[in-house]
Amino acid sequence: MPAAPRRATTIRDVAARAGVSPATVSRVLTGNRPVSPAIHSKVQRAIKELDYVVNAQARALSGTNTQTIAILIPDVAWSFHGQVAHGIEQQAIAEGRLSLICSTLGDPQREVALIEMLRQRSTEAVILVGGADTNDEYVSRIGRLAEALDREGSRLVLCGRPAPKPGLPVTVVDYDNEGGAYAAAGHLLSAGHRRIAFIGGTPGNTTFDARHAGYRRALADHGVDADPALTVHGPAARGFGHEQVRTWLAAGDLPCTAVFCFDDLIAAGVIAAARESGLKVPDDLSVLGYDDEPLAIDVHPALTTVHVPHEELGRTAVRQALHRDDPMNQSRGQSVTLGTHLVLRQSVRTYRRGA
Amino acid sequence: MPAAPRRATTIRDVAARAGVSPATVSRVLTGNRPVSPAIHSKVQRAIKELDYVVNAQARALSGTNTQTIAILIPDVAWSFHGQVAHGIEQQAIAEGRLSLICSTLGDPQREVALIEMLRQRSTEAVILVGGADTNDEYVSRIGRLAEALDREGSRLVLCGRPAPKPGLPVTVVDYDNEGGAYAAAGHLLSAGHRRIAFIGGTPGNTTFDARHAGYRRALADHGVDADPALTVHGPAARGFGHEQVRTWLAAGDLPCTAVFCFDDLIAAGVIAAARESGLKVPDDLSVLGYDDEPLAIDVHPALTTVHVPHEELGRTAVRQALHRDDPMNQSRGQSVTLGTHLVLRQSVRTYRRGA
DNA sequence: CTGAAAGCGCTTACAG
DNA sequence: CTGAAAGCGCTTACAG
Repeated sequence: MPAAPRRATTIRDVAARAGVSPATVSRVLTGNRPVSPAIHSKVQRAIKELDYVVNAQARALSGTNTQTIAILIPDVAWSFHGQVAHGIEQQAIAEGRLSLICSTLGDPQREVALIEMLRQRSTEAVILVGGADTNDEYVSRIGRLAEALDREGSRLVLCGRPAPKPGLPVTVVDYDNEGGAYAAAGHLLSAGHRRIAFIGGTPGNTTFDARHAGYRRALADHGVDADPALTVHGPAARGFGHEQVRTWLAAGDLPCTAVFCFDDLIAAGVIAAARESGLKVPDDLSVLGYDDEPLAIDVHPALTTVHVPHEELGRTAVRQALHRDDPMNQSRGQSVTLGTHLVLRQSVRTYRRGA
Repeated sequence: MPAAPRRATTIRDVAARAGVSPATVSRVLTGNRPVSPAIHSKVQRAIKELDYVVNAQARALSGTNTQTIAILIPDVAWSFHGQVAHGIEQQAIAEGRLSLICSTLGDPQREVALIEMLRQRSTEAVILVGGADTNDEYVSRIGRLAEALDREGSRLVLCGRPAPKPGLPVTVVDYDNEGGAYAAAGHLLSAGHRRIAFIGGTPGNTTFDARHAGYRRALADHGVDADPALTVHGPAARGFGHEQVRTWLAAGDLPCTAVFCFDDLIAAGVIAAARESGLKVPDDLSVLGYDDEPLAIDVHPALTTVHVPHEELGRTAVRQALHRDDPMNQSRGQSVTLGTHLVLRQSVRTYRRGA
């Protein structure tokens, strides 16, 4: 048996079968030019019979928009990004676009390589999800990519981080990280806590910087000095929260009555370690998270945390990317910031006033 | 200000700048033909200076492999699929491929539409992740798509479901759903449980059918009659598990001493509802999950569940898709089934033997 | 090792 | 409304 030809059906095959020219088939396909009903149905039938699909490469090459939006997220297996991606997809469908997700796996090298591959594919917009580093090299690299995409008629969208520097051709859709942290820390302070640790995150990361700034502002507004020893940097991972509690206990006693965790994953680790050590949450230790991931209601006690509008972030990112110049668009040309809010559950203890 | 030209840099621009022919630039780009060192570096410099990236459409059109693997998952925001996708990405990177994820949002219509779009893009392989329906219409549609992709030199890979029917040009990478369920139900039976409910899932879905079959086989092997009233169908959602416990309690008492949940999400709902109702897990009710999602260690008590090798499933899917004909490949041309195993934690109570 | 030319599968002015 | 032709940006035999 000879090897199969491995040749896909082309527009010429369809044209031959329908007895028309390739140009006419193309007109039926795009639907943007009048075709007589009789020929139209003949062509449609030929397409069905041959199970023909247009070659998107060829189509894109001859000048048509690819109608594709790319989403870059650090890790698909991470709920935060998955939810934002979900919002992006919903809106992409509503706008008739195909959306593709790629993981950077947290590697800036890979992120750049992926953006290059997406440039090659003439993607309509590239959406970068999540916080980022603020070091000069990365910022200037992002700047160059933004300009290259702009030059080629595409658009770089930053979703969940501020613009790295002013004047760049980027679309920004962010959420109020600092405000959420301010409200959350304020809640702990109002509940009577004075020794509040902040654990997780890395300075220089936009998300850490904003959340930690909100924490410090709340302390300052309540006249509490921030003890530097109570801020502990670390990865945004469950294991880190777990380990930190063990470290504190191994060193003697807890240095705080409440822990403000950089995110819910860390908070889950803190709660698990507390239970294993015989500490009661919130009686012996109050725990606060950030992100309001699905997990927050399944840990015990349920986690008080800051809600981030994940899906709305994604939907807005697509809308802004596609309609940034629409006269109808309220927030035309501006960067958009969505609100965050505190969700009260059971992981924070209230001390009596003045106690 | 006139509109920017919006024209991307092409190989001709690079050629002109380097003072060579486009063919030579192409040779530098692909690297598959000798080029003199001097010219090579001149071209490289021109590429850098112009910030040039090849047009993937044009490249694909002239016959080169797209080096792209597409992953179709029901929902990015769902941990199970995210983890499998993660494994796929790892292996895709190792194989030098670009992997793209698309969500079907659980809509078979959309799944087919996406596969069509991927056919258009000459994707090297299309990986379908997760269980599926077994109705005739869907099966024959998948069959047609498999054949179309095969004809075009691509490959359909089913990851986490069996082949819908024999003789199809598909690559199958599945996990032992039935065996895992058999072991899990056997564990409950050995622990002394006799009234074991099975909740969640839908008949006709490959995943449900396999898990429920394992459950029934274990009951039969232990000489326990399966009470049909103890099997309750429903969505694979946390809310369903929660609701089912409330329904049982509202109707009087629990009809069982243990609940085998179709997946961990349902189990999380059952545990939450039990706690709200003042029932102790596992003393008053034993709960068993399936999938071993990250969540399983954060619910309280930690969930006894069946581990699914999510990432390994993904890695294997890519390996099989790309090397299915390699003489070196051990499982060449065969469908692969990965093992599952029970993970014992704290949500199952052991009754005294004979009690 | 290098260049001129053909061709990949489409779309879209350009004629009719 | 329809067809013949040019062109999109590459790659790769084909000559040299």
